[in-house]
Amino acid sequence: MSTTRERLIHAATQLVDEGGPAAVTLREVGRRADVSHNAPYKHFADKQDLLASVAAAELHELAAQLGAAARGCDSGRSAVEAMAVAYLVWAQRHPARFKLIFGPWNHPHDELGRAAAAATAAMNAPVVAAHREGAFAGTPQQTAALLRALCHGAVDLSLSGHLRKDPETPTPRELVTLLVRSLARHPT
Amino acid sequence: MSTTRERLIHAATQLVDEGGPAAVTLREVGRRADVSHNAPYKHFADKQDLLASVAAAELHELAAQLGAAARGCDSGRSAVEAMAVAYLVWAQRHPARFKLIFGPWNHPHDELGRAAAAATAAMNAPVVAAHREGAFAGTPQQTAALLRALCHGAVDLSLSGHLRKDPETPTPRELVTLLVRSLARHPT
DNA sequence: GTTGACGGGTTGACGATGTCAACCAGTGAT
DNA sequence: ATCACTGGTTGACATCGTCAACCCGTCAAC
Repeated sequence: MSTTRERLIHAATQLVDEGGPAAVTLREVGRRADVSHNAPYKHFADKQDLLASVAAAELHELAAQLGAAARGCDSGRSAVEAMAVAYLVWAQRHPARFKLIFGPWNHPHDELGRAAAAATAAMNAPVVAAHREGAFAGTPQQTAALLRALCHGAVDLSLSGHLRKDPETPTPRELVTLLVRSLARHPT
Repeated sequence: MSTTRERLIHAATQLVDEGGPAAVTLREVGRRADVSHNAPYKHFADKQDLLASVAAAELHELAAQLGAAARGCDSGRSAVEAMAVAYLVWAQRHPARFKLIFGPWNHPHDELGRAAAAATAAMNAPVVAAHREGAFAGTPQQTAALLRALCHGAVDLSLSGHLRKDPETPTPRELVTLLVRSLARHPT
């Protein structure tokens, strides 16, 4: 058993996967949730609000995945790398959701804001732990921001096709390894 | 004097700036270019095609800016940093165009593809020059990809509001400096 | 010099979409 | 018994992307 609201979000997520945010139509969402074309308005202010809720839910899911990946490792430094790789894997598995989450949000949405903060926190935790072990130089904030920006940029460029495909150009995965190695206090 | 096609692209660019790709309506584009609501179809296959042409034009503009910034410096390493900063400045000045360029392009568009290749080439040139001076370790492709992914990710996260705003978190600008310093063969 | 293809413009129509307004059934508190 | 509220419905409306048909100036071919 599931609430109508959950079914609406699920249907919208499906549609995002099928063709990006533009392919999400409130009427089709209603159809797939077995309600009328106006039922979504009983749960969301408008289409943007529905999409923002989808993005927030996915962001929480992402945060959970990142936490699980980091928990599977012992050493602080390998946990950081595992978490970064989990980010890449998730983004490449759900490209449309990724683009949605980091798409243009003109009006701030506080549910989405909270979810974004949670995801950021999940990404920062292993970095802070690794710093406590003395694995990296500089401040934890610097390492965390560098890693986050690199992961995000690599996968976004890759998804948009702006990363060259010749074998000389590193893959996102390789970029993460290069960065971690370059930031480590004791390079190997 | 300007061709109708140019006026259409200009009007569309304006609309992108005003409210993202979703705010671009073919009818309003026609209105602003003083033509009928169907005139755009004489110059572009459909709305996607028009938006892709806008993105391609902006990508060429970006490439020009990057080239100019790099040419203003003598040392290879400072040229690399100047170019990266020019990327950040441009993206923050035109956030909507930035999001458009790296948005979801479902169907490949060859004019856009060529423009993307040109922009990538413009970003790579100073890096290759700096490597020739021995400024960085590793291969030029690695340095270029790292820098490009970091710049892109930093500014994209910043625009989407996913970069925390407390003073401990580095700005995109600071991230570039950190990365360049970390990759340099002779850290200062 | 007529013809005819063609590039670039127009108007009008069509279906789909986001959103609003009005209405309706059940539920729980007063 | 009444009333407000929640969550659902149907119907309407303006707007959008797109298609089809038409129109006119230009220019090459005959």
